[in-house]
Amino acid sequence: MAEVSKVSDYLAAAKSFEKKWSDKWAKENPFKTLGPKDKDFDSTKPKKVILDFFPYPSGAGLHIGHPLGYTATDIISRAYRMQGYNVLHSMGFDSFGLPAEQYAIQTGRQPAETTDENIKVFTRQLRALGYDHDETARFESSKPDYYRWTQWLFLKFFNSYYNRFEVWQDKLGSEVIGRAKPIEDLREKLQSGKWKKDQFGEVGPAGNRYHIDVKKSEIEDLVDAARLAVIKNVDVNWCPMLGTVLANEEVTPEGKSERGDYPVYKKPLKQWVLKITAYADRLYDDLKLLDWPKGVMEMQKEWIGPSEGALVSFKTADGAKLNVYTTRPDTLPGVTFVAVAPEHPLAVKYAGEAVKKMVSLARNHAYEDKTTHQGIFTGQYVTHPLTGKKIPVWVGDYVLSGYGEGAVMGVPSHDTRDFDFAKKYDIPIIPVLMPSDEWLDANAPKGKEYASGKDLRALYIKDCAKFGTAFTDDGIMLEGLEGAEDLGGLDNRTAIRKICEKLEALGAGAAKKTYRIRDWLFSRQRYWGEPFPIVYDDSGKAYPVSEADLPITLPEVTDFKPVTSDDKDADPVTPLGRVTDWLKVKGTILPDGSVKLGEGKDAKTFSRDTNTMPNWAGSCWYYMRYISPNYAGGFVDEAAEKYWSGERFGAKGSVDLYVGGTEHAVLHLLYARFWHKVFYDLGLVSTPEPFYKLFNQGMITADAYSDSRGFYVEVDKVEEREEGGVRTAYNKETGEKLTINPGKMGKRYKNGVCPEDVCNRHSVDAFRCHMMFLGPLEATSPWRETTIVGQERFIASVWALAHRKDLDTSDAPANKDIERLVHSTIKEVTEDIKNIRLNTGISALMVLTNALAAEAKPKKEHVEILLRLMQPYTPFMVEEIYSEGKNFKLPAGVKSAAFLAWPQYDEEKLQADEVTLVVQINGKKRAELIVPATATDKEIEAAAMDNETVKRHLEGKEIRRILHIPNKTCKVLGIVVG
RNA sequence: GCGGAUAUGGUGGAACUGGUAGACACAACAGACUUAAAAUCUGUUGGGAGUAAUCCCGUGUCGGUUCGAUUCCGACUAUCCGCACCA
Repeated sequence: MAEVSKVSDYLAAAKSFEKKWSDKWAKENPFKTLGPKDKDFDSTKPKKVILDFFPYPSGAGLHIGHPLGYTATDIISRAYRMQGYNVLHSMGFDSFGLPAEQYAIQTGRQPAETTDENIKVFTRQLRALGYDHDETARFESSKPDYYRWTQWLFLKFFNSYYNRFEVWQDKLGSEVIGRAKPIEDLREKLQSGKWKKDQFGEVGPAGNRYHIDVKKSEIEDLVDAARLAVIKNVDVNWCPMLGTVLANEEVTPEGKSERGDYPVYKKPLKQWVLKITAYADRLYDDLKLLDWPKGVMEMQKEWIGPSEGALVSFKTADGAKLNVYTTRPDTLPGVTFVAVAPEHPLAVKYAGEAVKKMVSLARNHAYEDKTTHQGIFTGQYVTHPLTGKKIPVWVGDYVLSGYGEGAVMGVPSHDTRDFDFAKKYDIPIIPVLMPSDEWLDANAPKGKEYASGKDLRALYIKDCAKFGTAFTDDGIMLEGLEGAEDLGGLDNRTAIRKICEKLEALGAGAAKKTYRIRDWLFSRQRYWGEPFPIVYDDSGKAYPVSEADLPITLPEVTDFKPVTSDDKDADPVTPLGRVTDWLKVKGTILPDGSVKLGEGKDAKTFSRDTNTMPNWAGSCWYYMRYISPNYAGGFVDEAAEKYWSGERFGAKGSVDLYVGGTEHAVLHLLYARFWHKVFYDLGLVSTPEPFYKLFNQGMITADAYSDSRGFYVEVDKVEEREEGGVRTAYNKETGEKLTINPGKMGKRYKNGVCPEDVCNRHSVDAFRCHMMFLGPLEATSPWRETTIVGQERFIASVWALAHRKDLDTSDAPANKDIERLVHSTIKEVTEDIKNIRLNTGISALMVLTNALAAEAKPKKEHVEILLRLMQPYTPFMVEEIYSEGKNFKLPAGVKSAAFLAWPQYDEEKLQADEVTLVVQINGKKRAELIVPATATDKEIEAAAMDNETVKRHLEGKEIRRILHIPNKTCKVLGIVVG
């Protein structure tokens, strides 16, 4: 054997050429994304936009989860490029936000400084892994060149409102109800009287419901309130330990901050809010346009949480209205109390002190036991809209203030919570619906009276409380219900409709759709974020800064720390509020209502907004910036956006493939969809959705090792051995036997894996293949470095194969079996790229490699096909082989192996002369023989019947049926006997 | 409680629309080369019976549909993830 060790030869070579190529690629940027304005751009080619989640550059550098997804997208984009697509695959950095700021605080340095440093490390690591990113698109969301456009886009929200009455045709030809429009459009509608108010103060097209004239003096207030970005007094999630408020999405179910796990308190504050609720229906419905994992779709649907129901008004003693929201208006005749949330004005007014403790409990998510409800009677009564009866008003801690109207109608007979509450406080229980017989049987109390054969229905009507719980399913309306005498015998779904009609006629309610999603709290009291492009005059009125003044740069300060405390009653203080020389600014109001900053003859003094935007802001539109990363004329170059969004193909989403973990299922993915839809409505982007296909990569788990005291031991201090077939771990230093704990990777488990180190030990190409070979990309797979030797051997075999001096370059016809394998491999690898099954793609390449290596004289053209198929997986090795110019050379005009043409397979060559025939008798495989591929059904049957084993199994049996079963790889004959 | 996902050899995993279960790889074992080891190459490797041909069992559990089920249906178990008083 000429080579002493294929693997060590290859590794020695890889060490130098991998560095050489990554340096060269970084310098020459061969993967620059071009657009319609560039002269070398071929806009007739189809496009693929492949996107990775926007990484936050942490101080720890890349962790193992990053290269899992990034390598997959890199392989896919390299393959599509070879297949003749224009490919956009870039990576910038999400560098603003809480984590970056926390890191700076912990290291006692400036966030701008630490962020720069971290990005240098990330960039180095990304380059080392050979990714085909555009070097000019490594923008950072914390740089003014970028956030200038984040601020510009924010102003679009500020200068728009949602016209929920507009019906329009979108680019897909679908009818859409509701659209964001310039705020000027609303002002005009109100000034001209085309829009009026309704009794609730809501505005809409003049007609029956909207008939109240809008006074001139009201117009500006209505306009301001209608903006998609608005300053509102809202109940916020205040986290004093972080010194900031948080979005609902950033608070865990336990009432802690997602980041840091600090307590979060409810507090009313004036804050920026983006009206995501206006888009609730479209965000929900348009999920059906997308190719997303089912789980993420379900999570978004649950988060949006639409529910169909009705608003019902009860009259209070002083003639005011107490509104409740219900999904079951059919049960209205069974209302025996009304419960309001502890924060409800009525509760505060009539239950005073007693309610305070309850309020603080409710606000702070501090229920110990969710099953025992506390209630306080307010002493007040309201009038039932159907029966006119007096209904007591209670304060109930189980009523949520933020949902619906913060008040519910109590129907103990048909709601379990109301039932428990009524039992506890001795409130009457009136049945409305007749349950099914099964339910009655199952829930009937024990005792003679309720024995089988008794009339349970009559007993239920007599005293439904005896049945121990509420009947919450659909049922039939009882006869003779007070206020609903005409509905007896109807199914309750019909009754819902009739009752809604009745309520509307009485002016005591109407059908209404409610959502669980709340408006998006958009300000943070932190330093490291985008400043708002907003200034205030002396009266506190907000003005947008003129576009020419953007960006509003974040002032450089020495003391950027938030004011944190463990006092939940502390008020938020913004770090920017301390920057006294920045706070006040001169400016002039322009005709369009914006403020041009700077001295001038009519200049007045304004004060700046001292909040910053949340870290989600930058990631809401970064995928657009990749299209034209350095474009100064707008957030995206319009012509380039049209091409890359796939508008001409009727694309539903701009990004063709988006790969990342599930951690952003509702946060980023919902926010970005919302922004995109607003921009779509305003004509700024060409597709209704940002991300057409979403793919969730799995998690990589790892074993952690703990000693007898329960302390974790660093992985590199551990040695694993095989003892009697059992994996056993020892501490290399002390020799102590350790416990193996499978689970998540993390600092605290001391089992993190640094991708860079693995690459240094095994080569980047082997690391890339190893990541992909762990299992299907979507699955959770355990990390094990030892098995990477399989990839090293595989790549080294290809390397050796490509360097053989005896490759067959003649025109002699190839061995048919090898030729067939070559073509089936092309097919398999191509399909695996399309279906994101990169693990089986590697298997196929291994099979071909093994077969070629076993040939006495492999054909050069076959090795070349193998190399081209491997380029996406092992770009370094393939680039090196082609650049050596020995066996393989790049064609003229092709600068890199990444731009070689993808091999095509020939359907004819996939056919074999002889195929396996599998004979099944009653579905069981009984024989396997070889028959000519051209054999007719008759010949196949004859061959099968001639087989000894088959004969034996058929002996004395009657053949009932013969089946020729289609199969891709062999022929299957099914014989059914009786 | 509700929703989603997963379950296949010693291990990671293949098997596309119901048709050869275990591709590919790791580990293990045996052999070749070597003074020896490593590396490399060759072979074996789901369990069981049999000299063999061959046969039986086998894809979390129980049942169903079918000539035939890892795949479809029903019930259940375990694990992971998300949501959880939303009226």
